[in-house]
Amino acid sequence: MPADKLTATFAALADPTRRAILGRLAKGQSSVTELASPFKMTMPAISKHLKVLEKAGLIERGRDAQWRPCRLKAKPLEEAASWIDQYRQFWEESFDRLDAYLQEIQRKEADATTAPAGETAAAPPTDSPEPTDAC
Amino acid sequence: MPADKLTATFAALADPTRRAILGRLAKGQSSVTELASPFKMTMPAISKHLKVLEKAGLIERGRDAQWRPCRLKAKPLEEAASWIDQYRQFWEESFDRLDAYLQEIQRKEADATTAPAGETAAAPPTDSPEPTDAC
DNA sequence: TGGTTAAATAACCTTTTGGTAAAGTATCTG
DNA sequence: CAGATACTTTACCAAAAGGTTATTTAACCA
Repeated sequence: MPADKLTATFAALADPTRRAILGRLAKGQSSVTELASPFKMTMPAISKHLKVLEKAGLIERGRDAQWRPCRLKAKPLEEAASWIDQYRQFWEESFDRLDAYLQEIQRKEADATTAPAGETAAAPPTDSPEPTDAC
Repeated sequence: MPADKLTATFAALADPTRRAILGRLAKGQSSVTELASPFKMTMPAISKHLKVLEKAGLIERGRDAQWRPCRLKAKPLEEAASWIDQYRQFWEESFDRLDAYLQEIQRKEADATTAPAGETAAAPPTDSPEPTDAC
């Protein structure tokens, strides 16, 4: 039971069975038995997966006689998507080269300010020393 | 050690410490000691987190004397982002209402074909009965 | 050489996770 | 009412995750 939503969302997605269940629910709501049918695991196992998805807010369960129809609730995926999107620049083409270039520049400037030329001494290979608390 | 990349990526992201480490690395490469400094946990714990990130392909570790500078490798996030993006339509505004409308239509049509009026009998509340193997 | 720093590894512990089988709970059906 | 159907809940288990302390490895420094 992870405290923050982002952790719960990513944890829920970190299982192929649960991702497949979401994939199925994207085509429309479904009963638990039907959700379980593609897998070679028992109903209680599926029930647990559904509970994980429900706690993460990724599905909602209704009641219809003996059935508990599940519906997709994709809202938490929005937050996950925007978290990941922070890093888009880092995977988009040419960035690796640009990054390498910028870091090379930065290293040279650091060398120039701490010592006019050559290696100075033992120092950790760091570009920005301030610690972060952001996630 | 999850088999598929997507599972490894989401599992790696399902921890606030690891997400914070990635956040730090987005500002530039860093030594392990420095990465550990914002947290109240021991170095071996950080070492383990870094191993998880490395196995997921989210960081790369170099060598510089005693230091093992870590660099961000965001490529796996691309795959994660596009997986999530499949569901964008489900969280974007108005979709819930549109979905509700479409499913209402569908329900009425089903009722119309199986029985001219009223509830027919016990039948699972399903919109599309074919099981899926997609993730 | 010996000491210090950076980091990984080993051994260990506790909690969580993912699965099972078996029993319990509703709800429909005959 | 007595089944049957659709789940859920309750133990229970093995393995993985997340943390610790203590030890080891490697490189620098005096």
